[in-house]
Amino acid sequence: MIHLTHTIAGEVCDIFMPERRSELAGFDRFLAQGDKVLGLDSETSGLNIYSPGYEVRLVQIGNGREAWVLRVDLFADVIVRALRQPRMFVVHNAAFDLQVIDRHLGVTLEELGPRVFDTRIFAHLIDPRQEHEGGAGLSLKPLSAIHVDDSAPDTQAGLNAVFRTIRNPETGKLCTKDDGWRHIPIDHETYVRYAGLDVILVTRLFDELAVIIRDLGLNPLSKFEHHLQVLLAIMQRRGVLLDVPYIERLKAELEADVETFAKVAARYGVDNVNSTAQVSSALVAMGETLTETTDGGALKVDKEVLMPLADLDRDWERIEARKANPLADAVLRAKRAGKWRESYADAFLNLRDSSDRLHASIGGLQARTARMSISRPPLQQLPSGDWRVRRALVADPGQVIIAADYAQVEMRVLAGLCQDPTLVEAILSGTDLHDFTAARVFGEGFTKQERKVAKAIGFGKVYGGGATTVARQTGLQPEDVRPAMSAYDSTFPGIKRYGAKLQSRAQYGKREVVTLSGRHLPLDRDRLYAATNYVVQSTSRDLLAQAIVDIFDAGLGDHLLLPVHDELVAQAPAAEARDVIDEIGRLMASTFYTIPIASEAEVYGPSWGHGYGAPS
DNA sequence: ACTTTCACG
DNA sequence: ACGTACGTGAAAGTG
Repeated sequence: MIHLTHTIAGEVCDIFMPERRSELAGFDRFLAQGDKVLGLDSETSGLNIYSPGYEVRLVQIGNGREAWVLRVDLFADVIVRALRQPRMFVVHNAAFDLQVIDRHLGVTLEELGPRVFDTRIFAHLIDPRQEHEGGAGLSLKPLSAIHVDDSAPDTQAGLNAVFRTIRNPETGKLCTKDDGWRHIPIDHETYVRYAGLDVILVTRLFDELAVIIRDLGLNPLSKFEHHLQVLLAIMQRRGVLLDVPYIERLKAELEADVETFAKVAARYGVDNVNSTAQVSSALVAMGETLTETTDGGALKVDKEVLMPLADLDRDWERIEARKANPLADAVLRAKRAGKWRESYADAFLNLRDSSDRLHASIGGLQARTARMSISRPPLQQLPSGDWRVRRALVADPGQVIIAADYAQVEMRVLAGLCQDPTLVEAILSGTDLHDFTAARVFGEGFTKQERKVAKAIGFGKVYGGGATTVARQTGLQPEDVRPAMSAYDSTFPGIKRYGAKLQSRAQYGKREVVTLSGRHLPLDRDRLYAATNYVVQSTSRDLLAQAIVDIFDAGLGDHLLLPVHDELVAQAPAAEARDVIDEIGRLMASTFYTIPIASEAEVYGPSWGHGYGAPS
């Protein structure tokens, strides 16, 4: 038995790590003492739960002053028995550990998920901001420092330091935060100590945060978010099937593109297209004038700058406005192909499981506005103007990809919230909103270009933008956009008034806005104008979240694959695909303060790319 | 570690 | 008084 002690908030805590069965009596006594909620954590070989060779090494169970660090290689049965006891557990970022335990110990999400409190959810509901945004942060260390003991060690950072002293037997090199988890000796004192501390800290954090949540009246929202996390974890566990032979071909195609265009760039003295310094100086040497600068003061050579130099519009079509700069063109094409290969094709292949499924991590309660995000790989950010990357994700055999997305959900949510009579009437009348706006702003005989401006202003208003950004979006001058923006304000005065109301409340009360769901959204002192956007974005997210819960309640959860902000991607057997997606679309639809929130349902075909023009 | 860029809604 | 585009994840270069 390894026995360590550590003082947390002035109390001496015990960390026990049994090494043989005869040493488990103390653990049995610990379980029998009747704590209502126990801390739970696991230590694994890495982040990619579903990759081949992945293992869970330790499971820790404890309370506020005692931790039991259990080796999975010796005591898996004991751990499973403890987890199956009818009691609650508290985990920090439970979606991760629950999937580890489901996949590698066989205690399912369905069994354990409903019995878990997640301190990360509590923390997000209290203050969703990361540390660098001026918030409390969402990881265990900063939260424990605030609520439990500011001298408690940063167990993640502390272990990273230890990893750098340990040699990876496969490569012979010193470990990093990526491979240290796999190679650190399982009885290394720091590893055992920090493993134990994490459950002690999470239990104490729970005691503190649960009271705050209750006092803020957030118990119902917390319950909803906990339920949602389990459903999203079920989606992640299912994953999405990959078409591996297709990805290999795509990868080769993209590599060939990179090579071709890198060669062209090299002719102009740029031997690395990703070096902004090389690109900008070569362009200047060719006689181009670069005016925009980055925050760091360097000459800007991003897509927005390079496209006009290459005489290309946003759809990569020739504008015929000037002689295309061949270097700008080559850099754009080489970088795009390189990004698609690295971030998508390679990522798909590297992150898949042994059955060629991709289990991207779904963060259910992520952004400041609670928006969801998907990482490893970022499936919410695949190119949408070209089908080739999305074509890599396919439905299971015999099934097809289906999807339903909300139509103009943010404008509709804004209309419901601000109740501007003209905006409400426009939406209820069923005419195209941007047509309606263009007619009001420019007159009935508006042009196509004017409709585009009207649309850009609508977006600009939701985001809190001004004439400069709308001008940049539309390619017009700010002075040409300004009159249209005033006309927009006179047409929909309620939008501006609603924003002003939110801002003045935030200015004279607590610097935050509170949504209908009770979510507290803190505002930055010098960006109060973001209030409208936060409420709109957050409320739209809550609508999608509710839809996911409703779809599971209706028994259709097994079809869902991914949430994409205003859209749900799913799959169903070909014969019933139409019915399934229509029903999902109906479950997504709702009425929000008299405003219909409708969705459009579509059957894509064998791959996700088939919704974006992939040939059958 | 920070900056720059680029992919999405 | 005025105006401010919102929210993400990830790779590569740079120092």
